[in-house]
Amino acid sequence: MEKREGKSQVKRGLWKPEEDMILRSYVETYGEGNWADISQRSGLKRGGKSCRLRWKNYLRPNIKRGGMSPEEEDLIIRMHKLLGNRWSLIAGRLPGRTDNEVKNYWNTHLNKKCESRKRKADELKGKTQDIDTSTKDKQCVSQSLMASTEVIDRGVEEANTGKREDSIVTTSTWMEGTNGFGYGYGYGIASPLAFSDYATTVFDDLQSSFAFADLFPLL
DNA sequence: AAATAATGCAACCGCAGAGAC
DNA sequence: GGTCTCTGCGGTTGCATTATT
Repeated sequence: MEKREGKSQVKRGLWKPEEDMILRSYVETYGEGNWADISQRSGLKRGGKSCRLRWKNYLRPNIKRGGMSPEEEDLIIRMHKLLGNRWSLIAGRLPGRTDNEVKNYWNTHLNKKCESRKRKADELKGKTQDIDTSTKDKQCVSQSLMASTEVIDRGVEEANTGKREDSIVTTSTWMEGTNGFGYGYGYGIASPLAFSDYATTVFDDLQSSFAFADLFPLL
């Protein structure tokens, strides 16, 4: 199989425009698939895998190039929280984006961003651990907690009443999932964190809590 | 202007799952 | 049930470009 693609004969490295043209016309003639036969049929000196990747990531119609919009960025962050490194699943929710692109974008931009956010949150947590939380914070957290409860309750109700027929998630697994992902509000509902712990995470994640509920049918 | 370091992204690699035989 | 082949996925590498010294 792959091993058949002898390293000596197979061309590697960046694709040239003329190679793209050949690949494009091959797919137009024979359709997607049968990548293993491509070097015989098209004359391209590329391996099947390489052709498949080139087509999928760059030549396929409706590929969106250029920077990510803030909406896309936000969705990637939220989906990554939810799914982890399941790049193809995440990319599936971003029309025109490929798993490779999403993965690269995460590794080069968002990973750093999220790490620095987490660092800030940890610093804040250190500061708030031993001091009494201000009245204002208490109010904010209280509001956030209520909002989160509402979101969860709504999701649970919709699942139970069959309003979300496409969801395969039950009340209990959803709660379990919430805990599993370690969301502040998830813990807040199921087994409340210490007040200061909750306060450090709730604002970053509150926005996501609504999105999480929106993503409910995907699970 | 040249050298070096950092960054971003295209492409490759190894592995696993699915289907055909 | 075992083997072979194809396909897709996630992790990693290599290189071109850009920034910094």
